[in-house]
Amino acid sequence: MAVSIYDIAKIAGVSAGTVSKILNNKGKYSQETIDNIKKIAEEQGYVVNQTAKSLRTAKTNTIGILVPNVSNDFFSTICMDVQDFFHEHGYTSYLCNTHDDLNLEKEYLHDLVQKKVDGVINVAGILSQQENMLGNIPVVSIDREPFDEQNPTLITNDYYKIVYDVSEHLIKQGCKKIILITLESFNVYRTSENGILTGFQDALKAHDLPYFEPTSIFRLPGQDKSYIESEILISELINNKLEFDGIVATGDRLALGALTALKRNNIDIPGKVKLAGMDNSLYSQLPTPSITSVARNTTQLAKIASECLLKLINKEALDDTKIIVEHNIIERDTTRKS
Amino acid sequence: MAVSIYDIAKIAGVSAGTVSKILNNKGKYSQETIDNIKKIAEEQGYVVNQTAKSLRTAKTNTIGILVPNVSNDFFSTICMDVQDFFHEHGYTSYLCNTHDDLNLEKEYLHDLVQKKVDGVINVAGILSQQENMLGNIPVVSIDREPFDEQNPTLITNDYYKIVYDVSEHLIKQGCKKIILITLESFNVYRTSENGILTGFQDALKAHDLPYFEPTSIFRLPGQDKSYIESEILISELINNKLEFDGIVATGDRLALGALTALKRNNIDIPGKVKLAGMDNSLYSQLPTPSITSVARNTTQLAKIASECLLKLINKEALDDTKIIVEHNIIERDTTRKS
DNA sequence: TTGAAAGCGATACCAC
DNA sequence: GTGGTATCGCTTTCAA
Repeated sequence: MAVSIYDIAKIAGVSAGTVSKILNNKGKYSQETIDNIKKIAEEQGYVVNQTAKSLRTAKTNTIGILVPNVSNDFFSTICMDVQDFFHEHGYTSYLCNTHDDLNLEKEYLHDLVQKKVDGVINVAGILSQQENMLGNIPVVSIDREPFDEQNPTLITNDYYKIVYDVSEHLIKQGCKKIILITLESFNVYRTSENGILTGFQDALKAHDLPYFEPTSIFRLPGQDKSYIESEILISELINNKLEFDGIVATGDRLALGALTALKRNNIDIPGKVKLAGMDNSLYSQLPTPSITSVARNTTQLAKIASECLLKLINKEALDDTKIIVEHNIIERDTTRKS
Repeated sequence: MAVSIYDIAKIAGVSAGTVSKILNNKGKYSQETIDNIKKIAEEQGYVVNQTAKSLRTAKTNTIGILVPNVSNDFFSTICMDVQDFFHEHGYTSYLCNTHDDLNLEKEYLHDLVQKKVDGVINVAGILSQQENMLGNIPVVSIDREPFDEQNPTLITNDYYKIVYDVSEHLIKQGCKKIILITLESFNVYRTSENGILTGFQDALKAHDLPYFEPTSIFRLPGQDKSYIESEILISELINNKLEFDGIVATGDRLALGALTALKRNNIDIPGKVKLAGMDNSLYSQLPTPSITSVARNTTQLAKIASECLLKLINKEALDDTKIIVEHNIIERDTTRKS
């Protein structure tokens, strides 16, 4: 058995309460006893038992992080940053991979409630309003629908503006017939489809370019690997002789699939067709030609979300319930002016 | 305040002990009371308080996962798999990013001890034998030096064989003068440098190829981004007219840097120089030409390590203290026969 | 089949 | 400055 404050108290000939307060730097004690207690604690290799402390104080100094899966670049960076932030503030972080599965998500939430986490960072929620499983545990969402009315805090990017900006970028590089590729699931998880579509349309409109419903926008099911679906789509478009000179993809994998199809058909990039993705991941950085993409500033997303959650944990009020993080277009080979 | 077993007991007119045992499916009770208790618990939205339970039972149902940083592909997949495995067995996982920093690592270990985790998966340890901070908490290491004598369990790949196999692969594809690029840190964290060097040398020897000390092996400091160091190195070798027709890199990033240098110097790949990396990450999959690499089977590493740790937690004995997971060479463009 | 009570390790209030 | 004691929510032994 590990040594407890009682053991220390016994050795020092004082009470447990004294030990507790001294080790927590509370109360007024003679320097002598303070030194003595600390020395004994050190010698005995004492470490607090957090389960006991938490039971008593109703504070665990833990948070939960919900992501679909950490193996994905975007989520893993956020996990790391959030975890780093909270470690600096004395918290340990539980990692939960929900795999976009509602049942799993519920199990994890249940776990976290049992474990009495002080707060939750949600980068995965599909549960949303259905049930309030978390009681009054504060939640901050990143890039996803907020959980419920009690926890509306959301840190995200402006999808409307991202798509608008990317589309406009292509237009400025000379594109006249642009198509948009996106995922159906985008809608489910982020309720941002609306912004995406209007962002695209508005950009075309602003530059007097035609928009053909339905042949300008393609929603992929996203059931298989998205880049494969995308590659197939673009291949078919080419076979069907659909004319286009620009592709906006709402994800780097989608963009990569498109790139593969274009290359396979020996279509000159960026000469004949220009292409842009989103997320600024390795999928856009590594291919040849490299793919223009949008950096969503995950560091900021994670930092701001963490700060917000910490405030909520400390019962501080937040100024805003929704915070938008800026994005940057990272220009690469696929949209160089031709 | 959340509802406790006492609240339920009061409502049902029974004792707390009864409620406890029924909710844990222990003891013998009349079906009537069982149903009643469960119904009330359900109605009241009861959830166990794990801090209390853990305090009493000295079991937290949590584990800690130590990695240098989850934002790295290799580690994030392992994290996910380990976490998934333990979730299925009723455990929640703490994520700790040590950033290869000894002090951070100590802080995390200290945290985990305080939080009374039942076990630890170590994919990060540089602490090794120095101090036994974890007491008798079981540890299983993946691809890293085991923590200490008490916890020797290690799941890893056979680096000697990996390098031997890759080198031999290049030889079979026609290479006659092969160089090896590796990182100095490889040695520190994995104590496998020896295996790497002899694997390389033995492969050359087995095929009667010359080995030139020191011009066949290059150790990079790995202080900057490793692919940049590697790119610089290869560029210099080319400038210095060092002749070679094959490169074995002990990491995909190193290989990518080499690839970049070769391409920049318009050297035909795989015609004039062949190249292979390690880890089978996006860094080898996405570039053009794609880079031959070695899949280290992270799924197996994670699975076996998790199973071992679970056994140790349950006080079961392990058959082996060191388990080697098979690797596979993934042949890609950079080593096609020319 | 059920209840009473002790105890896990810490905190905190109140008394001296 | 320091000690005594109740308490956090749960499990577990023993008795009834």
